Amino acid sequence: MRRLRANTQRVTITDVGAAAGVSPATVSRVLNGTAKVDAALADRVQAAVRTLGYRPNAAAQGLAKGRWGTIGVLVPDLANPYFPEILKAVSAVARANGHRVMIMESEENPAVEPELVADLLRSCDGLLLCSPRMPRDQLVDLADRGHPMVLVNRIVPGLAVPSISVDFYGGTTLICGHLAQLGHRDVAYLSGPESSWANGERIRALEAAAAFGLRLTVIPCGATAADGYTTADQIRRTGATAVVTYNDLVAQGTLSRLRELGIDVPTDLSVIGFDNLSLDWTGQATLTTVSMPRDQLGRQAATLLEHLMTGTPDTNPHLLPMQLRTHQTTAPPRHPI
Amino acid sequence: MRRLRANTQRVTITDVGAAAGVSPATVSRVLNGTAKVDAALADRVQAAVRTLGYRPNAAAQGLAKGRWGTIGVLVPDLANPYFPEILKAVSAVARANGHRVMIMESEENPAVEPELVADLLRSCDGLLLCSPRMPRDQLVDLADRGHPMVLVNRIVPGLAVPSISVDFYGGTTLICGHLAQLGHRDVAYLSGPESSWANGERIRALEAAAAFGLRLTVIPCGATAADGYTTADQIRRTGATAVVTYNDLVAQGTLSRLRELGIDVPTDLSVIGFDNLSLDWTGQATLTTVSMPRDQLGRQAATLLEHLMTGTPDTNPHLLPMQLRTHQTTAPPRHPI
DNA sequence: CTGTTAGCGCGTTCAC
DNA sequence: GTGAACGCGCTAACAG
Repeated sequence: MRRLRANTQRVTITDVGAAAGVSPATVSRVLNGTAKVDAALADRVQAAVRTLGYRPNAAAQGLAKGRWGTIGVLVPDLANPYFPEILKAVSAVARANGHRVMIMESEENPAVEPELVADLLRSCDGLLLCSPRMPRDQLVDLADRGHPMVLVNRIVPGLAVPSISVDFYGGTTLICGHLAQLGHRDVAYLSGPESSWANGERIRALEAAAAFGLRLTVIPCGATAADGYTTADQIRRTGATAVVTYNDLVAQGTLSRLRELGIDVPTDLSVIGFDNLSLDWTGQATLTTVSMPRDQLGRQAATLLEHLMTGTPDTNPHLLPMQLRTHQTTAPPRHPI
Repeated sequence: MRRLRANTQRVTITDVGAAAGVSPATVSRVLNGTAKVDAALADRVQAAVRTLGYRPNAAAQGLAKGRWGTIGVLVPDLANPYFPEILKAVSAVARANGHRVMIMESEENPAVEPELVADLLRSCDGLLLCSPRMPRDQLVDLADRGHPMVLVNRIVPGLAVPSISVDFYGGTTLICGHLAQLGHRDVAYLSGPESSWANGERIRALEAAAAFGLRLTVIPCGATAADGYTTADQIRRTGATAVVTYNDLVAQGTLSRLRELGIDVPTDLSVIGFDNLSLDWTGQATLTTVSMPRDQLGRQAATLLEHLMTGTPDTNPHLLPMQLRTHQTTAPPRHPI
């Protein structure tokens, strides 16, 4: 046999077979429990595996089995404190099921999502799409091609793909109720990414709250603390007595700028966040917000994917409830009506 | 040809070749730019690729080339706010070099690290080991087997492996200088994981500060806010007027408990963190700490690995400087000597 | 410049 | 129960 190129693999299944005095096929059988093997042989194989430090080559295995043993995860922003906990849960579930995890981030740029997804599909058995902003058509297209995938924090009506999300609508309704009961009538919403489904849900709920007498002004903003900081200046002229932000990061930025502007929270203005990102350990969890069960979200999402990949799809959309966390940034308006 | 099992791959290089009326080899050549190909043929290939939506199978490519196009990253805890930013930077660099990123976490359990590393090596071209607590021997062993890897936040003397770390020693010295100048003489250190090299560096520097008259008490603690919370009770009886924590998370937990105990910071006790995890956007970045350039750390680490994999190793240990961030948790001791 | 051929390491069918 | 042979999809050497 010619040795054309540098052999990247240190020890192969053939080496193990040779060392144990059996054929490669038998080694494979022992390692995968595919068929009954004589106990004595099996022992010799195990010994050889240990001695040589043999590890099956994942690429070769993948090629032969048509499976990679890997799941892919796409997130918009790794640095968003929103995701690490989710990834942690996903990682744990995946590992428990014998899967490795490949992670990519779109850097909040929806345009690159298709490319990243395609790239993930080249080496993954299934996909976890977190908050994808991809147009509905493309998602449908992906699903049609039969790629196992689970949608996280996006529900696409009429698409038979397992989906799980936090109940943003319900969470926003909790916020509205809280504000209404405090006596607020005019609220501003610092809106997140336009194309985000989760942002749309928040807005839907805020608009529905008109029934309770809440007047709404939507201010395009963004998803980061910096966005919240720069947009804060526009709040005052809306006449709002309370401001709801896309998430807690935006709220933090807003609070920071409000302080600079000399606007007191909550006396002059109530501020309410979204996601419960604030550290409870600061001993000063000041921001009123709604909490999101991130750990659960990650765990259940990964579980849905594992089920899907073993042929037990569950395409019912799952909705995780949020909870109101009342703290020091909300109070009755200065001049309640 | 027999079709033994379900064909997982929708469209192969052979399909593309057939559609374009060329051999698979030519398709490969066009896609990889391996050799000159007639322009007309190349166009037909490109067209076929687009039409069929062809994507090379990563496993097959990896097997044939002996490369996976993937780098592996091992971190102790994904949920630690310390890592997301690092991962983000790593991910960006890797992608820019045409590599995918596989991430595993040891859940702060050093015992599983070898297993995880072995698992990563089955499908990665190179490894980024973040804060590995692995015994020196095992690291040496890994290195000896010729696996490309870079050590992040751990320097192993005498090991010719590219390494990059924050200058914990220098950062701690900054802290000591700050405390000494404020007039502190007795400091307690809430220690991180025993086996952590970074923790050892902090202690080394704290001990060296004895030369400036600082008396040190080391209290075993941990790396989380919860650890800081439970350990805070032990500070008082050391007689320390200032406490240095393993990181900002621990500091937050400590602050929270101190407040409950009625110990005022910084009047009764100065508290100083490590890592600059506090969000600057809270508008109340109260914790005095030293900052760590996480983005730079991730970027340079990934770059070192890319260089290593292309055969340009740089085994000089790199040390990134920290900077003192003075805020509201440090002040002169109540009874300066 | 292009098609044919072999082999990457493994799982698996088929004979023994 | 076990080994030999083949193919997964792709790239690299070879021949034309």
